[in-house]
Amino acid sequence: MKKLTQSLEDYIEAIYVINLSSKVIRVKEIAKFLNVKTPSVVDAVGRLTEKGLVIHEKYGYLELTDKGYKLAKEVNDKHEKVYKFFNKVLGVSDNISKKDACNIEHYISKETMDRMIKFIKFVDTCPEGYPEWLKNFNYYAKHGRHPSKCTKNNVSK
Amino acid sequence: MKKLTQSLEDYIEAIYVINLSSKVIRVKEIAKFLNVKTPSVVDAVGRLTEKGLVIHEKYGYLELTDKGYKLAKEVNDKHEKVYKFFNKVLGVSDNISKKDACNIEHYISKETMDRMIKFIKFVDTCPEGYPEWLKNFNYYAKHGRHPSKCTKNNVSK
DNA sequence: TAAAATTGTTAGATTAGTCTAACTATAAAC
DNA sequence: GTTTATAGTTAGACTAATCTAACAATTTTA
Repeated sequence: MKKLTQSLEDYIEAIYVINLSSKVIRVKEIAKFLNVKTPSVVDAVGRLTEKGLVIHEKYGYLELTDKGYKLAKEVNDKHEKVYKFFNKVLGVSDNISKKDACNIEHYISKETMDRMIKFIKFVDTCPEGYPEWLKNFNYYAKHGRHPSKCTKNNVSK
Repeated sequence: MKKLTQSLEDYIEAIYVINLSSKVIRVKEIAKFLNVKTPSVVDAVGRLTEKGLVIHEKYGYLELTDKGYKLAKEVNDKHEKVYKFFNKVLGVSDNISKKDACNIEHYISKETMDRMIKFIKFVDTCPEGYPEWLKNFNYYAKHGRHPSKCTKNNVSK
């Protein structure tokens, strides 16, 4: 199966996300979610239907096929991981992390994704808790210089 | 001035990069660089010319205007930083770092870019040299677990 | 249950980006 | 200095993604 375009990935992810909080999916909700007009949604849904990713009863509800669900989940997982990496590791603000994750999720290769995920896990499972070096990075980002001593494991409190 | 599209950013960056190693820029070289056909280049160059970013003598050479040069350099700098972050910090392979940087450079916001740059600098200027924690991350990425002791600053050799 | 409101669809236009094929200008080689 | 090769351009087609405006189906409500 050919890769989806960025746009179609956005649509299928939107359907997935909407479906998390409501059992019923409508053209209008997708339009609202993605800030587009309904004809654009109808168009996109048509293309997703052709690919066997979505079932759409005319004038009725939409649902993801199994294949569509799987794909949508993959896209959304990527999104979540990139968001988390930007926000929790790099310390980017919530809004911008979301926005950037949303944009770049379509373009990150498996290998890079894999390293990001490992990085997040590396931080989350650090034996010393929130890692000293990450505290140091936040200090560095704020003050433009390393904290006075960082050759020893100096916990400040 | 309106932001360039991804595609136009690629074209203007290509011109900039080609220009680094050769004084003369031709339609054909751009086409080769970006893996597109010459009519696509002509088309794109036309749009860049309209925006006052490029000067193109018909059937002749191309050059960047001052404005074009400035913009192209910004795009390329972003590219370089993202590449370096993926490659040097995350440890992504050379090829994939390049490919991913090339794709996502168009979508990263200033804030995220800023944090990435700071992260690279944080690593590069670490008082202990190549940071212990980054060694630990590489170990973690390879073996799936943290090295046996990392609560002390244990230099292994 | 008929009118009104909401939601969904279709048709047609527009922009961007790409291509192939045909053509034209310039440069190189003889 | 013609011919030939190379490089650049134009025309026309195609795909994807969006929109507005007009229309159709469904649902709500009075």
